[in-house]
Amino acid sequence: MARKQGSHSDITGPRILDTALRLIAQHGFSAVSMRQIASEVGVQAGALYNYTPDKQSLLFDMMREHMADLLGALQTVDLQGNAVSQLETFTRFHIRFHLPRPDQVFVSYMELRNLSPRNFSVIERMRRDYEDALEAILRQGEAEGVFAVTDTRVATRAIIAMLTGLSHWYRGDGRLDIAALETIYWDLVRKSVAV
Amino acid sequence: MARKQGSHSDITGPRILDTALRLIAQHGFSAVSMRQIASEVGVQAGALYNYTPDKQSLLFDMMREHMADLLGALQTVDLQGNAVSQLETFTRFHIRFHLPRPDQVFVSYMELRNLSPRNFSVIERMRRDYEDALEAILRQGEAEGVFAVTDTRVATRAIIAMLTGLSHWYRGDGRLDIAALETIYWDLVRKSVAV
DNA sequence: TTTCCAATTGAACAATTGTTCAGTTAAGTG
DNA sequence: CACTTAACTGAACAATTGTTCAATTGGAAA
Repeated sequence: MARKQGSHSDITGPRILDTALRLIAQHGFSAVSMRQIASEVGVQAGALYNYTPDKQSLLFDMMREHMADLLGALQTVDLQGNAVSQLETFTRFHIRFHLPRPDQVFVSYMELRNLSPRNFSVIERMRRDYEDALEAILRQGEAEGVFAVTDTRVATRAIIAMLTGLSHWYRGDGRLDIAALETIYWDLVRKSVAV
Repeated sequence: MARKQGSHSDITGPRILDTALRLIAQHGFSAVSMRQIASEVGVQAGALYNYTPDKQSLLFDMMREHMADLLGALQTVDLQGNAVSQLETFTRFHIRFHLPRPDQVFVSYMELRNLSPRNFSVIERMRRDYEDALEAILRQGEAEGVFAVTDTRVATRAIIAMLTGLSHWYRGDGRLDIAALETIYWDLVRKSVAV
């Protein structure tokens, strides 16, 4: 047997990335084998290499895609107006973007050390770009006199850590829905940097 | 060759745990082999099994030890007085305890999914105990009327995520020392839950 | 229907994995 | 000193790892 009925790269390609993402989020990059991924996709391990040059690229591709999606989505939100409303927009955007993507968030956080140095620096740069967007808001708020933080860079990371932490324990069937969580976190963020 | 000069379980035992901790923090549990650990300790792989029944126990032991240290240290701090000063004590304690232990923090966060279900529930319970200590402070502050949080449980996790996030990027040679960071974070935490 | 290429198999590769254990040597005890 | 036990070696085990590739088959275009 060789080519299977109904097989098509437009189907198999995305399925490989999806399956790899789910398995790596669940067990970790090194704990997941190419054969395990192939098995869940329904092909032999060798078939994966029509879609990725190696396992490392598989990890890198999903992390880069996630970060590109994040930065792209951030571009589309309207960050106008005063610093307070910008910070609210950013906070709600972060939660709304991350909560439906628990696996991507998990992998992008936990598997950084499994990236090759070259790939790591690419992802790190994208993360840095995202942080800079928030930092710009905080700086503007300080200029406006509506925010008071001792150290803008530290506050930036603190807020992002707080917001991303939500993704690590949120489950869709919990007692609080996304809208409620947005409000709770916005309340915490808003006050944390207030004058 | 068999037993080596100067060999002693009081030395080799801790060295195995230390080495395993460092390597696992660096590369991840599944990416580190027993032979790699043994090699850095300076023994053969078989010798590790005089100190641990298997690789899983190695991971579990270091995580349990870390959490036990954390809960033990928390017991020793004086959490008296009003809620605000208790929260400050907790915040500074958390930073002061975690910053000098980056590897333990990293492993205890990243490797939860590599614990067996039985071991996971043990660690999870200890984490829960730690969270409960902070939650109690927040509840007391609400009773005193000095804190205002929409949801105490969520605020607890948000604060811990924010504080632990610091451990993920802090490097001893940075521009800010521990005392400065304590102050910055205490400022953020204090305001985030303020009325 | 014939032709061509895209998609996949299945076997093979050398290297590495966690773990066990009989054998060997050093440390400690009397 | 003799003796016991603690500590470790080194080889072995079967299983699994990422990756390659000639062979094979289905889908699509002519």
